[in-house]
Amino acid sequence: MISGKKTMEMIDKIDAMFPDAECELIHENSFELTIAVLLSAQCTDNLVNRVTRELFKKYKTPEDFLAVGLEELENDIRSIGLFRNKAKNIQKLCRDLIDRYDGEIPGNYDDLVSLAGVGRKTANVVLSVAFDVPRIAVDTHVERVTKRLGIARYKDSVLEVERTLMKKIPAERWSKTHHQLIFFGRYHCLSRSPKCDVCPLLEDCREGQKRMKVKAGQ
DNA sequence: CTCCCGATAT
DNA sequence: ATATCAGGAG
Repeated sequence: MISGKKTMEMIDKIDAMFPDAECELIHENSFELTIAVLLSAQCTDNLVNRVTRELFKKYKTPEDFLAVGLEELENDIRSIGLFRNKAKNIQKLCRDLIDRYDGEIPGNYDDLVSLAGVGRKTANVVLSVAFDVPRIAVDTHVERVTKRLGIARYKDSVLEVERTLMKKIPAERWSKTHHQLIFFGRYHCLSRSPKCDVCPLLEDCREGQKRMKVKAGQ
């Protein structure tokens, strides 16, 4: 695994590539953000935004989501995939918000993960984006790029990846870096076909070096 | 660990 | 055709 200094050199290059990286899930408040992140599991941000644009016109409060039948909500989010679990979780979550949290999204980790459909990654995104609490949410992109770059080990769990990143990156940069790693993974270090040939980090990247050798030897 | 799942890119 | 997409619950 790579040193903290080397890690920050790579982080700085990614910072230069995506200086304006930010949350791309369209939302107007912490409630909409939480619903959007819940919906984003195994689905692209683009598709989530396409659905929530209509969804948030129809459903503005937890009460609105509980005012319709489960089947109607399922149909309203069907195109996102995993729609049965997500619809069920949204209604449970809204019920809990009303019963236990006065209808408001709580701003601390333990309360967030107690909500249906909200796990560690979703809670970290909500804390970071909606409440300005320093967190690093490790999603599929963050996990992939940090492992490729050698910042984390391939055998590491997402929790271990998160701890490693928090250890190597100063807390005041967690939020920004988190989004920059996602942009890097989403637009440059793609899962199927990473753009190693035009990557500013190629010389630093273990996976990139490996891939270039394979490419040269065929 | 498995299951949930439609849309999209390759 | 199939891998992948801002994961979480059982």
